[in-house]
Amino acid sequence: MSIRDVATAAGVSYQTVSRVINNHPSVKPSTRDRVLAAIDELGFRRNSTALALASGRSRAVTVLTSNTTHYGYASILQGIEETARAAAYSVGVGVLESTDEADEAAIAAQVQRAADSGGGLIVIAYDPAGVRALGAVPAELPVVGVVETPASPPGDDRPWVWADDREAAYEATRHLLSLGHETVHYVAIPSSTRRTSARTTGWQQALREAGAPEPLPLQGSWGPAGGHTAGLQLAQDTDVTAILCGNDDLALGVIRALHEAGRPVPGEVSVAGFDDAPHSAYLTPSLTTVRLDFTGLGRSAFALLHGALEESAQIAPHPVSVPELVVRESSGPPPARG
Amino acid sequence: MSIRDVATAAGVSYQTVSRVINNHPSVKPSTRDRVLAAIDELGFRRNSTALALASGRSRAVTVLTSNTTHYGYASILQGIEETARAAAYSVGVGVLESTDEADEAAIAAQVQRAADSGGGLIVIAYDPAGVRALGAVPAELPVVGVVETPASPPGDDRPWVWADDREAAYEATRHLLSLGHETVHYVAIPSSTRRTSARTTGWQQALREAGAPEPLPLQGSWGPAGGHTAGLQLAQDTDVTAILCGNDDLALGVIRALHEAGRPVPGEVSVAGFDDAPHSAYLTPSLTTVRLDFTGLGRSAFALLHGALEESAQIAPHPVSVPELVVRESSGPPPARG
DNA sequence: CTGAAAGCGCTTACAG
DNA sequence: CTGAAAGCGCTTACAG
Repeated sequence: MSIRDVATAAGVSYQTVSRVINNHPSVKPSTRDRVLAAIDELGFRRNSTALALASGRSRAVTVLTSNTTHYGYASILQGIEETARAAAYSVGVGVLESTDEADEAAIAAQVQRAADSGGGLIVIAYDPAGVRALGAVPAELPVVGVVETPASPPGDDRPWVWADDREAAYEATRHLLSLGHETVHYVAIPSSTRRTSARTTGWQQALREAGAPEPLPLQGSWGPAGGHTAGLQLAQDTDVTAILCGNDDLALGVIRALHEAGRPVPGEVSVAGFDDAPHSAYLTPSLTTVRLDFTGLGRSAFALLHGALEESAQIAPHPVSVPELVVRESSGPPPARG
Repeated sequence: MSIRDVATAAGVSYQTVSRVINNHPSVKPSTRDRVLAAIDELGFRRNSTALALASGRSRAVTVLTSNTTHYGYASILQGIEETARAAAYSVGVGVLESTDEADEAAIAAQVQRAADSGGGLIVIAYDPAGVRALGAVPAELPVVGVVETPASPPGDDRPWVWADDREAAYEATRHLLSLGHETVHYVAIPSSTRRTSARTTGWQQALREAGAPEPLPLQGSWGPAGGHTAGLQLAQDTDVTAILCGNDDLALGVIRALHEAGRPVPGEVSVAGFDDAPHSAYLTPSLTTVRLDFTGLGRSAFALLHGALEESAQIAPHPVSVPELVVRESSGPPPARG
């Protein structure tokens, strides 16, 4: 079942069939109708592999990401898939195993694989593996990075997309300070341990402006286990009354640790997270957190890539989705001084 | 940069280059070395699109799934990607929007898209949208379904993969009964509302064997919101002392609802979930649940598909991963009778 | 062991 | 408006 079969059935040459399926203007309406009828009758579907080979354009996007079981990552992927589908693009995924020491070779191999499969690339670069992958992309390959707020405004040649998580961390920290806490501690997601990390920067800025003590950030992992470890440590220090966490899972682990240490939330310690995962509103206590529009980020990332890949597609401006602080039960005033 | 450039550089015909990159035996070692050297020097990488078109095999798998932000779905995808990568397959994803009334046309379109992209197909069919997609796959397309435990053992021609969730539901229910509860209520995930649903069946079987009353299952959604609604309803009935939920998110919503209704868990009501999501161990109370090996399921699904796609790959037997009951704080004996 | 031909299903100029 | 040619980068028989 090829273009030639359709041509035979319609009594035209196969080039004419090609014109019809490509909406080429110069085809006599009656001819077009005959061809369309034949396509319909035979159930013809154009072979996308041949299309890609002949045209050099593949209408494909590969998403490179770490562990997709994290809510934010999965939501971004969902947003990309949704927009990509609407644009008739196929979406592939490559997982960057986030081993403790991210394997350079494995990351390079994943980037290569993505390049081989043609089309464009979107890299979710919230973590070290993603950041390295983004750095390993060859110059000629169209790529969009989903990143933390950059330290300095990137040039227009930097196809990046981000939520303003520096501002978000700033707001969340100010919220906790406004409740009367002397300072706010921070349990970081992996990439945030660098001084340039957006969330860390926003948190520090809020502390500095308030003249509050600036404790060192604690290193967390991505999951609740890391939060639990950090939480047990922070629970030892009775001066700690407010903790901001790099994501909701971390916050969950911290709250659990505080519970085990006999320090009630928010009675003795306030905790806030990042992401607003679906379950965060249903925890007890429900979690104060910052809602990030991950799906929107995914959509923006694809739109930007689409613009780079096809002239006809409009090039979106640097899209910045606005995070929103959601105050729930896990944050409150500090305990009365003893 | 093509096979011809390599041929020129190595001083051979391009067919010989083809033989070398395909590990064809009949190539003189010295020739092979020259070709390999040229490949290395030029940084040649074989064009996978041309390979697919010429050979008719695409080394690609498309995963059709509903909302990938759910832990189980994302884990299955992760397992597939891992094994697929090892086999040098690319993995594509298509999301089945799980609107209230799953749109037949949209589902059919996604199946078509997957078919067009060549290679094989894996459908995650835990929910109505997935089940329909699996049913809409044309006979000639190689497909593997990740499904709930089938009602009756399928023939070997049914390329299905599942965890034994009927048995798992049975065990979880028995656990709750063994603690002294008179009966166990069930909050179902969407697909489980059919009489044939594996989890529902396992739950009912345990009740029947124990001679316990068999309440009607409650309809939940996939997320905590559905659990919350169901939980508020169940909280009204003080006879309810044990609730099994179709997944951990549902359980989380139920626990929250019970909390709001002033019915402590596990003091007055015991709750158990399904999945063992990463955060479930860190909830307060930590969640009794059934751990399902989703990643393993994904791996098995790909192995089965790989076997169907390539004769050389070994065909795995029907792989059944064994779920494991994890008892934590959310389940305990019923309150003493008044 | 290696080369020359035909073809996978399309598109892109080139003719008319 | 429509057809005939060449080619995308490979593989698969067919020759020798």
